[in-house]
Amino acid sequence: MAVRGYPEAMTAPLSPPPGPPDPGEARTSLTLAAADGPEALRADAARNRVLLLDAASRLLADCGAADLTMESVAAAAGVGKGTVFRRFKDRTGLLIALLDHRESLLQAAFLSGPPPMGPDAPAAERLHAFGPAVMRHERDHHELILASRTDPLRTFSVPAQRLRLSHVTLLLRQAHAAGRPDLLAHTLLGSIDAPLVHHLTCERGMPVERLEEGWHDLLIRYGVEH
Amino acid sequence: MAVRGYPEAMTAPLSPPPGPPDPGEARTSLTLAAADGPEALRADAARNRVLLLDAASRLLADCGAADLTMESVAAAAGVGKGTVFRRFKDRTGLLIALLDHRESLLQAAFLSGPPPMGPDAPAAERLHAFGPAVMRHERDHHELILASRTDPLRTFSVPAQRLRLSHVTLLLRQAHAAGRPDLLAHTLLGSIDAPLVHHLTCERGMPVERLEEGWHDLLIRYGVEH
DNA sequence: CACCTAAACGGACCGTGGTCCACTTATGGC
DNA sequence: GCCATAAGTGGACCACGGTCCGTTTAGGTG
Repeated sequence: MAVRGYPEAMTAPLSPPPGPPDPGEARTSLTLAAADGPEALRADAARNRVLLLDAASRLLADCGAADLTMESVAAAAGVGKGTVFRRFKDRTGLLIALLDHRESLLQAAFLSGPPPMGPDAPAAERLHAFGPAVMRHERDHHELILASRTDPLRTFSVPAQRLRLSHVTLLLRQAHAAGRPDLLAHTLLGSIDAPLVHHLTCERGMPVERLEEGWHDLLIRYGVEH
Repeated sequence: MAVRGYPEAMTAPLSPPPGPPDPGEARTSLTLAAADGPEALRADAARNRVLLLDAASRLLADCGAADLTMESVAAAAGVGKGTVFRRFKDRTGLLIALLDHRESLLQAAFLSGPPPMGPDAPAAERLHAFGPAVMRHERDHHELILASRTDPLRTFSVPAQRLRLSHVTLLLRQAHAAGRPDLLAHTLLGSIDAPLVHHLTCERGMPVERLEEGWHDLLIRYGVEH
């Protein structure tokens, strides 16, 4: 499983150097980050990681994802190209890291935020609120998301993706939804997958409301009432 | 919309040079191949197209998709590299053309084959039979399919994909399924999308039967009874 | 058959993702 | 503080996807 020395690219949570040991959230999934921990980068490596993510984020805002080359990121961060690859494995890894970083707000919202998404609401309520929230999030970051989807299988090992999956699966189980929770979770998430939502709304003019209706409808048909 | 002079890559059906004008199937979708027709290649171009597809297919069988380079295909077909790009636009276009070619049997089965998939069965029956058939097909060609999924949005403009979508939408309408047929069609197809099926069966050991159950269950919950 | 034009051709050329390896540096043990 | 060693670094290097443009050719017209 471990790909021989690429600490990043599907482990490191947010920003290692500053901040305390990080309160243990994201522990919903059994296989999420249990295997290897924060991976303790050497001081210089951690510093460079932040420099690189910052530079990439800046370049992304300025030039768009298409023009984000590994060399330009390296240059903007003031490091060598090899360093970028060592840290993030490949271009997709860098994009995923960027994305994971941006996902933290959404994660906070459904892991520990207020109702209806947070843990103080009943499971059914949380499920109904989850879909629209994800769609909003995807809408905000669609460029980055689309750009990070070069390898179709890799999607399933993206930390944020796995967290969503185990979260929905858990809620479905709690809400006593019909059918197999894991399968249904995949179907539900598939119905609001970023490329699909982008295609339907942007390229075919479907209003987002209709997609949200679809989400609620699907839940209800599996016995998850509002 | 038309990308300025790339006839192939999402139009030409199978093999232009031999065979009669092609009985008009694939006309289910209003926007499928209506815009430009068979595109009448010049004789030399048509011959080279076949040479290229043959060469690519051979190389694919021999070396696998990962090692299929545009230059090797060109060399194996005895043409220049530029010719490959002119015909298929890019690597993904070549892979899609290859895939579309291989999809013809499946298409024949659900467009004009015998029951339960073909037009002589009731819509509900056809729908239930469709999912498992698609999964079998995807299983047989998963390497090529996965390799062709580099651009997440492009999937929606692949002819075979569009045909499946309009087919399922039509059947759902005929079977008086609940909800919006187009949205449900996307959800259904998403639940048996090749990367997902591959992930669940090959990487997580889920038996295919369970996925088939999921397909039937989903249909039933939208009122499409066996 | 000669000629004309649009289409097709091919390979030199370029940029970028990704690898490799000789060199540098952080860090923990003594 | 010094050393050993594992980790990190950087840029030369390579291969492949994709573009460009001068040349060739199919095939219609007189």
